[in-house]
Amino acid sequence: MTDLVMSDEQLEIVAQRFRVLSDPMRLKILHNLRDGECSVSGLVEATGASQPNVSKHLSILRASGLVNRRQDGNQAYFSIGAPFVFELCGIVCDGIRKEFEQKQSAFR
Amino acid sequence: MTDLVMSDEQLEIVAQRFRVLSDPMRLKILHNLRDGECSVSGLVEATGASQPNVSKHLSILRASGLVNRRQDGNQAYFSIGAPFVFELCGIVCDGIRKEFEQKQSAFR
DNA sequence: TCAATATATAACTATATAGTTATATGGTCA
DNA sequence: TGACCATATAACTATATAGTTATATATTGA
Repeated sequence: MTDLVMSDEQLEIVAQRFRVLSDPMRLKILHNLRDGECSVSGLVEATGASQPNVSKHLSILRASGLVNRRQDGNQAYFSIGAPFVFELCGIVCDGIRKEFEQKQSAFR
Repeated sequence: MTDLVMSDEQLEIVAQRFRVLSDPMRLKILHNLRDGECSVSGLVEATGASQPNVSKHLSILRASGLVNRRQDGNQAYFSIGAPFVFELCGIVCDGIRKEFEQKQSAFR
């Protein structure tokens, strides 16, 4: 998007990245990893989702480099792989807040 | 995501915003609006998509405040409503580039 | 080696949604 | 008003994907 023109292939890749972030459970997992790495079972408990569901989301997050995996004995520990996700979320949240404020001020 | 804790409802809203950006045709439309406002028919020509398809994407973009609509006579002109989308795309593109570089350097 | 635990994967179902075709709406100009 | 244009919407189809259940893989410790 910094470029003057983007190919369909580039657009597809960027859209794909946004798609990874377009699921509330994946955002929840990322949010939980904010404090530091966490095991799969830890994330299962923190999110309330099923273990296979968490594992699936983690593999999707990992495939796009958003989380890293570290194995220690029996357990797999995941951590944030691309801190810019929080920057993205922050920008989106600001946008949402501004929008709400605008709609709110329409009633004043 | 700036907050310490996010409710499921907040996560849902943020995910929804990312979802709007997770389609290549919508990104293409936004990219085309970067130079300034454009009519629906102009976007149809620029993107190569069908008119109903473009209209549908525009209504989705508009519903989340990413584009504005202005009617002039027969035509509807759309423009960027939230410039931060380009910031988002820039961050994502940077992330993609870095990832490619890392993978590339693994072969050196 | 065997049982127990943690994680990953496969197969399936249900739902969301992108794109199509057909049609409706609304503005312009004769 | 009526023909014409631009845009929006409805109904439908095809595909992608989130979540489930069942099972496989892999590591630990007896």
